[in-house]
Amino acid sequence: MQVRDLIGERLRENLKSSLSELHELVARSLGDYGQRYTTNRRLLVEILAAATKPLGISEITVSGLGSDRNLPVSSTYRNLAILEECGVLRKLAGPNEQVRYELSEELTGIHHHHLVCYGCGRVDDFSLGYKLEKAIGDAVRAISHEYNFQVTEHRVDFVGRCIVCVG
Amino acid sequence: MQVRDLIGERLRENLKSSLSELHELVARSLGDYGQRYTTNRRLLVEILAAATKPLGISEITVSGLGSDRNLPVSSTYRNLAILEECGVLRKLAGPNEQVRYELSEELTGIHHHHLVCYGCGRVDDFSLGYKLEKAIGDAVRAISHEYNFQVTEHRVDFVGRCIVCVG
DNA sequence: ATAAGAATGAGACCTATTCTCATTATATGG
DNA sequence: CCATATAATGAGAATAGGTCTCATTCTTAT
Repeated sequence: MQVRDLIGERLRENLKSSLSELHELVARSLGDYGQRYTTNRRLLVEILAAATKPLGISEITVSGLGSDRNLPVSSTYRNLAILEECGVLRKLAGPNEQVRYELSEELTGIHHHHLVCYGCGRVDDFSLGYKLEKAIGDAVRAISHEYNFQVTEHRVDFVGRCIVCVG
Repeated sequence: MQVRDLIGERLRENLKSSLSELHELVARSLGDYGQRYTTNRRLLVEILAAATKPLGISEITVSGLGSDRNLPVSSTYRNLAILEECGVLRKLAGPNEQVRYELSEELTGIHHHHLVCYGCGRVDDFSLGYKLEKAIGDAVRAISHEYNFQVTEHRVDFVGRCIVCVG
């Protein structure tokens, strides 16, 4: 695969040395909302932490348990929603209306954006340079003021076709 | 409503004086794909041209015909998809996974971005300054090259809460 | 006008997500 | 530790947004 995911790899390495730290952060986030950090939820967090890109529901449930059993659908939906509410995960919509989840930036500390392929629906991470991020931050403040809108997050997605789909 | 939509208004005024021009452009786009520009499709285009923001399916079908009758669901979906394929419309996903459509920028000539409210799901248009757009354009080119990805479109959405939902 | 092909729209169908509820796990106080 | 209360689980039913089918209607070209 030519489209590499450097950020994802960095994150993965980071996490390898600090999975327990991640779990601790998540546990605290959940605790703030009176939620428990159960086996299932830990599993979801680990799956998403190991991924180098936002994952769709089916990718999550299938990869979840051993080779035969899948994660139960209803619990997965429920837990993903709860984890999102507690600020642990972020939900995003790819093309094809496929819903995807990733660890929140608040948790990973790695601000990034998405490359969305309209051909295959693949979504990858990338990051912008410091200057551009700063300029966007300024714009956020201006717009926030001008439109009387409290901006909590900005999304910059580049949409197009990955090298596989371009042919 | 405090959150005004200046772009939408500008567009609307523009269109008032040139609806026929718009229809001509759409007809040509459809023609290129061997599609007809039927009454139904004209209606969809006019609904979206009159809107000051991307519309969800239900908003489209309900506003479509007289006070009693709604636009038929199946035809609406089909036609929206066709209009999108022909480059007349752009489909985007708000929060709540609600799908929304707007006239393509290629058609309106007005490049803009979106303010997405997580409270009520409302989506409004806004535009960035020239300098920032240029910087983003540069980034697109760099990323395109670095990731071997053909970027055809960039999306900059600011997500948060509108003044109504902030309370 | 007529024939050929598109578009239409009602409703069946499909599928992703949510809901329900009986069961199981977890935490806490005695 | 046990008992109890409460939360989480997961199988399957229910729902809803979206797609498909097909008989009918509209277009377009001859």
